Amino acid sequence: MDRNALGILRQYDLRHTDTRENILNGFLQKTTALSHSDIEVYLNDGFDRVTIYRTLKTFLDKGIIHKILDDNGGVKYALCKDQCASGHHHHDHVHFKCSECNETFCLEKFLIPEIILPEGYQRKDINVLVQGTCPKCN
Amino acid sequence: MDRNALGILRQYDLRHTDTRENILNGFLQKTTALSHSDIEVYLNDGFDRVTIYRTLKTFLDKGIIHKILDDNGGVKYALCKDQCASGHHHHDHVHFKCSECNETFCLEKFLIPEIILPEGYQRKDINVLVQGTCPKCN
DNA sequence: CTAAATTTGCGTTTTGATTACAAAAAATCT
DNA sequence: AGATTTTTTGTAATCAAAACGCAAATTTAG
Repeated sequence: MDRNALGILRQYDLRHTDTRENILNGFLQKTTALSHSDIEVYLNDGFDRVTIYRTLKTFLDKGIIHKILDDNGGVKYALCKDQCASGHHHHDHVHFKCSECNETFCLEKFLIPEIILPEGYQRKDINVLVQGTCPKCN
Repeated sequence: MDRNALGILRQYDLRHTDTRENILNGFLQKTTALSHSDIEVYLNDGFDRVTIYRTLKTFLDKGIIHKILDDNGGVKYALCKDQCASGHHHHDHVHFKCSECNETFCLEKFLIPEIILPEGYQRKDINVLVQGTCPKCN
């Protein structure tokens, strides 16, 4: 399975551009979720702010990355690990944000248990954010 | 149990002001979670934007309301139902956002099941947002 | 290499949030 | 009630985040 920027772009039928390659490399290198501004920093102001917005939106639409909620009312992003066949995502895993180092982790192996909803509520998507301290900060 | 604005203010040792009373009444009337701008609309521009920020922060600090994450990177607020002793909250219930009407509901009765974390991760707080369609929009 | 389609950068605008400070309102105390 | 103290509010200014339109640049296909 392709785990390099070019491969991913090809896989999802996206044109190969500098911005996209660089941003993808960012995601591939970091083990944590990235915010818009994390990416800006990572790219070292090499690309326009607006372009980053658009690139993230494109990746999101294609299902290359997924959104992770942040407690302060923000969003971070992380790669969808490749077991989601395209169009059929199941990132029903737990997200963990460390309140010491402020990093957010995708706990890919730790799935969200079944959540019971009242009669009439149709579940489509789900997002779990656990906050606490990560192994490094304990 | 006090379920009126004045009672709540008294209970939490807060001065009785127009803004606070009105905002509390908003929360008491609506069954859904409110964003800052929902409140602005509800108050019909009767109070300053900044005052609303401050009021929400005050309520948050006192434990009168709690934060609910929004999928688009925003925050909504809702009353803490059972008296979480101040400083000792237990709103470990599920939040549901309907993607049709965009309303967010506190499913107070539906608690978050135990979530297993990898070795070394210390859980402190948790936030669950389920998205889908609510009974009215089905 | 050329043409068509997509992507990018920039300027502008809108919106959201925070701060400082003076005015206003609430509670307290004769 | 009236005066004093403390808290709260409104205004203006500041700052950051996000969205939009358009022209220039880049990618892909022929």
